[in-house]
Amino acid sequence: MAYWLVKSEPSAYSWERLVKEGKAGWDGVRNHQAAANLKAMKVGDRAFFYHSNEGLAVVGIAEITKPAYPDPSDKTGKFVMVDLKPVAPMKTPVALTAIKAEPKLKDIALVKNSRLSVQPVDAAAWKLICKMGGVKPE
DNA sequence: GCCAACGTTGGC
DNA sequence: GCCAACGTTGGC
Repeated sequence: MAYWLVKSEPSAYSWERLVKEGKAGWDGVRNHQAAANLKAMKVGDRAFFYHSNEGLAVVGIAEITKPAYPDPSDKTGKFVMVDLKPVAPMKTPVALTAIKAEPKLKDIALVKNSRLSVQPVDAAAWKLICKMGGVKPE
């Protein structure tokens, strides 16, 4: 299983809304690197849900329920989207400041390439962030 | 609300 | 194909 991190501005699409609706189509990605990550996702992969701009924290864990398919909102037909569902909220949201303060996490994309909206997370970072958030890595 | 970082666009 | 101008993202 692979691990990822997806970002959303809470004003655009929040974790609370994902929980309420039970699933989401992750569309609107218009960056080739992010799109390549979407294409690499498999059903069952896990993704941290990160609130950008407001909140600035990993707030929950989601699971991929449908692999990449063409994003209907993209007129060029080049970009893709996936579907995902909520798995569990973080017991304690893991703030960006806490991630930056952790030396083991200094190389993750969230810190190094903050503008990338869909990022891979390695297993070690996944476990550590789960631990920081008070949830069991699964 | 500002600004730095980055990606994209378009003129040459 | 280069590079300046512009737009967008996201932290602060």
